[in-house]
Amino acid sequence: MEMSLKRRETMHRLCAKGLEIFNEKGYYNTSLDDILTELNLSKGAFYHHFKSKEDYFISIVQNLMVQKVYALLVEPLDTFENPLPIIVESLENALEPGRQNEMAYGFMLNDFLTEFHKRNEEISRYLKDIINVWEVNLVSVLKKGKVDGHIARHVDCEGVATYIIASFMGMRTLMMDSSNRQLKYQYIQQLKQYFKSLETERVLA
Amino acid sequence: MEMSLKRRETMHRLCAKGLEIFNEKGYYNTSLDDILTELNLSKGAFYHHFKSKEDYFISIVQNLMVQKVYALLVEPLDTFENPLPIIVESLENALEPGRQNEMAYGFMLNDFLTEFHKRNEEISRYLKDIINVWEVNLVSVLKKGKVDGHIARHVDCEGVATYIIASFMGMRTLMMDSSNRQLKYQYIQQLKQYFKSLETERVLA
DNA sequence: CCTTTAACCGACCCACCGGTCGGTAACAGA
DNA sequence: TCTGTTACCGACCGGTGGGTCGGTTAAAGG
Repeated sequence: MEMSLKRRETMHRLCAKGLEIFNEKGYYNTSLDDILTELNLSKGAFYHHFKSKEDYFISIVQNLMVQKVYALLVEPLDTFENPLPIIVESLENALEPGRQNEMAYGFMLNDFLTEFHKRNEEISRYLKDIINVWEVNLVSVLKKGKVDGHIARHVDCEGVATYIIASFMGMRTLMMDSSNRQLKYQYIQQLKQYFKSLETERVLA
Repeated sequence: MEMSLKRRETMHRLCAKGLEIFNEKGYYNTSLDDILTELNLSKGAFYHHFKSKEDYFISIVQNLMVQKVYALLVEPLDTFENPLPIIVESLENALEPGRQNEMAYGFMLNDFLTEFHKRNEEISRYLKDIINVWEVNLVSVLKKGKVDGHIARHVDCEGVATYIIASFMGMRTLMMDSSNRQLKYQYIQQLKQYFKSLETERVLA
């Protein structure tokens, strides 16, 4: 039962454009026709491929968002160096607009999580799963950093991961409008400041 | 042109219940009838007091949200002590559920800001104003702390304020469901850790 | 070719919701 | 007691948007 090429292509076009517009205007504020018009497709075409708007969005989450978050925030962590600068770099990079896509994939998570919170339990779960994957990987790389002597022994890795994620998510709310250059700089600076307090103390000569 | 007592009372009942339900289910996901049914009021009554749903929400923001945020996050800062523990305490307190009201007023801001972002410019502005007041007060108390010798001279107060607000906001996204006890604890611990790195270095004996 | 099935079209349905409007009840002041 | 005003009622309107369905086109397979 191979999916035909045509089918795959149309579904992918729908998902890609859907992510773009949902990200711009929000899920509930975007009608299917908003998306279909831009693709010159009809309601009929849509419901031939997806069984509902919800099903459609879940496809987007699983096919596009997961990969993007993974590529931007999880894979960069896979290194043997000191994890703290690596984490800073990955966050800095994730905040950079228009890198190859012009969407801030880390931010979307915050927006969508808030939007679906208490409105759609199922979609919320899928989104939370993504955060969980990120968190687990952060914790693991932090623990490795502890073993390798980059991070002080007293540090609570789970707590640090939570704090990193929270501050990153929260930046979205603040960066919503304009002047994001300054905000991003402030954020990265303070993050580094915070990370300094997690480092193993320099041994006195 | 005094507003009659009856009028004030009904308007206040509407605002209070509105805040409660909007906070629970979101603005766009709550119909006026959802609120009116609970108060045994009619559409007619509503439009006798407010000119639109938007106008109504703005009333809620200005009459209720502003005060609450002020009381929870701004007023506690007004002290002559070391500001850092004061800030921690205010955030800890703001995260405490069911203190006298069972709504986390700090959190609402994050939710509503996200919800109105790109959907209603005017309401977004009112909400951002609240954040701004908070930020300005944070910066001011941090600067005072610097003068008083509690905070190291190299610290960028604006950056710190941004970082505090971001992490606080972001906690909402993570605390959405269950297990908030643990998360709150982790957050406060890491915040303290971060603050330690802002303190004036202990003078060597 | 002819048949079958996948891809797609778009008119239509209906529930929901913000907002309107012509009323009624109650109360205050004269 | 009469009158005007304030508070409130609830049927109704109209736009919106998810989802349906009876089609048509086009490609694939025999």
